[in-house]
Amino acid sequence: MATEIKDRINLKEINCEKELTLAVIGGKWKLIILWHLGMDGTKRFGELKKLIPHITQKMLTNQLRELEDDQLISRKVYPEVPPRVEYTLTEYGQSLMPVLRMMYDWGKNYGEKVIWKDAGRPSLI
Amino acid sequence: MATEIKDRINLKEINCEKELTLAVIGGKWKLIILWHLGMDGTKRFGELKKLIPHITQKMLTNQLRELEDDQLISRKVYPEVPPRVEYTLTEYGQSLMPVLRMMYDWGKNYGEKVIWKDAGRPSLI
DNA sequence: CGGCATCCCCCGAGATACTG
DNA sequence: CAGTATCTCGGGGGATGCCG
Repeated sequence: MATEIKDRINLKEINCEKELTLAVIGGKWKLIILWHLGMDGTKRFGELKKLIPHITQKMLTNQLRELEDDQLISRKVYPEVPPRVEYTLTEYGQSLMPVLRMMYDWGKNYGEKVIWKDAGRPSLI
Repeated sequence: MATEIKDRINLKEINCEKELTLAVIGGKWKLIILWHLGMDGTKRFGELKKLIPHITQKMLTNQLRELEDDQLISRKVYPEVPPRVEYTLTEYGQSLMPVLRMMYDWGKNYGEKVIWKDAGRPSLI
């Protein structure tokens, strides 16, 4: 493994177990990445880029690396030209899906009732 | 309400409903604050400060204000000398508890199996 | 195609001091 | 007791350009 998880997460600053979860999904783009991989299965780098239009290449790479270091996704490189790289949820990643689904449900209800009560805000994943 | 939620959360940067949830619990100290209020009920400012030793007064105030703006907790001021202020979960805050519990369970298992496999890391909430 | 290397900016968050 | 008011700094994250 390239990076030890402990290098990224300062364990002394973790107060409770929930914060571990937060540390692991808390990146700016990690939720959508995990979601796409969880709902649609394996994806190539470029496919993810198309699915998440606003992300930059650097950040996509960055977030994928961290998720890989945290053992939530696995990275498979095919030695071809041009190169092909595929990302898939690991078992740990899959075990996160129920948590994400709860966050989805809560956020959806909260959004409708608190944030965009009248105005409406369509087309979220 | 002092601050509109929309002022804090840039809605254009929200890609999916889950990120709303993340935006609302993502502060550095919000999980523990919510957890204490959820498990133990109403708490005074000073009580929370004692329960969370490493937090600074400024950050405790800050995080409590944001949680209040997001309607997850309510703030009750008693006009006495010296002043007394109590914080309690709102219904929205309570509805978050199952989500936190899932995060707790996932983080606990993940920590044991991935992070501190052998070394051991006791005494988390 | 799928990256990595730089430069740069903003703001989350700590430290410290003061107040009704 | 329960806060405000400043100052400061590190790093998350954007933009851009080069590479195998």
